[in-house]
Amino acid sequence: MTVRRLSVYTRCLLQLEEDGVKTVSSHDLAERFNLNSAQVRKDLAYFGEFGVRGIGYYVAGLKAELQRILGLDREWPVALIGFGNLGSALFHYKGLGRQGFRIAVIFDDDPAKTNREANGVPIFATRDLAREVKARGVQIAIVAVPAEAAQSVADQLVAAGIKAVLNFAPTRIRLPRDVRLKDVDLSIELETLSFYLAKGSR
Amino acid sequence: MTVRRLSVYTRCLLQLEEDGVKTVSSHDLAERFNLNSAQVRKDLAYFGEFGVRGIGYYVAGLKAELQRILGLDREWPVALIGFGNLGSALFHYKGLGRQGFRIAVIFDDDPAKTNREANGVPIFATRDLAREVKARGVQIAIVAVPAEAAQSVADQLVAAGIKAVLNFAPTRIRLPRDVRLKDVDLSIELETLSFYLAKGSR
DNA sequence: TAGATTGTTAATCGATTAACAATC
DNA sequence: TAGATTGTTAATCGATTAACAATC
Repeated sequence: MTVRRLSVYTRCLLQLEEDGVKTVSSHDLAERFNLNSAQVRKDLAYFGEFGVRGIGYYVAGLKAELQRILGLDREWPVALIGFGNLGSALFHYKGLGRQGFRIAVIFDDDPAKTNREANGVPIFATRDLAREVKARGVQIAIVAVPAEAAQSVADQLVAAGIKAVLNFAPTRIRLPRDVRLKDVDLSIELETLSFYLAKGSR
Repeated sequence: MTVRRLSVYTRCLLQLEEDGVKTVSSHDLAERFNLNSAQVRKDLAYFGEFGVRGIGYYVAGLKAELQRILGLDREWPVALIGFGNLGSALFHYKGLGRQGFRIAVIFDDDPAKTNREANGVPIFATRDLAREVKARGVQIAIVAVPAEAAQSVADQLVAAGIKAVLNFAPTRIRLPRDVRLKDVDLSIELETLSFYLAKGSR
């Protein structure tokens, strides 16, 4: 929960830095996101004393601290599994690269797509997954395969030593407890919206 | 928060019904999702008395109730704005249709894509947005345009009477308070993952 | 010094869980 | 009736907010 907020703060600090703002108070930050200033201070203080009493937080310094905490002070090679519609969309999506996530290798089972490159990124058959993931020291994988294939892909990822999975397949996948899993489920997002619309007309 | 859980329960009930299970207890449901059975009962009781003491919940009946509460007892026409990589991926995504969401109209500004149909769904130029959205009584929109175009699209959607927006553009958009907004931000999802990986090695 | 703002403690609030009478 | 399970109240827990001494 706090981690999500750290991400949001970081993005805001990037913007402030661009705008040439040197310092920012917890009140300023809180206002931007409808949060309480005590909440902001507590979030930040949890990781260390980053502020200066009477002044606030130095934008550049705080940004660097938060990026370090979020692991954004380095580049993360990412494996993309599934290069269909969704996979290509994610691959071309600009948002990812900005914070240091770099798709380093792609896997797909369609022979027409494999053994070539997309913008310099090699595309392999899924059978090569373990070899290529290990060779590149990839720890994060994005799963964008059909639901039927998701669990099998997940098992192979675990066997290859992957430590975190962002899952777009519309199905539950089971992973060992020490592998982080994040599901992106479009239906759930839409259902929260339709709930409120339906409620309005009840 | 509860709404998300209702979605999850509903999906589980669909599965149970397929499997021929007639009744389910709060304990059964709780176990499946690492929740507390009191939590499940409270979530459900909030909307009415759906259970039977000594028995549990009738799967078919509870499913129908939850679908009604979530607004899934009807079809929702959805407008998709942006038919690039991401837009096409979403369009072909099987998950959406299953719960009654149907992409009824697509908008894009590339003349090569407009004034034709994709699987029977018409594609219009964005300038026709208000007209076509109103004609179809569409209340939900999925925004899959580049960040630069997102706010302008959002404004047009509001003007056309849209009541809920699922935003994939990697930027904040501002909407009137009575329009529901849900952001799907890939970077934030990845950052929560890299946070835990970085923490592990700290 | 006076004003501003932090970090942190104590108070509040809301959400989760335990417990149990009601009842199928 | 005995066993099971609900709906709900009371207890617990955790997260948010208010307040303020510390201090720039």
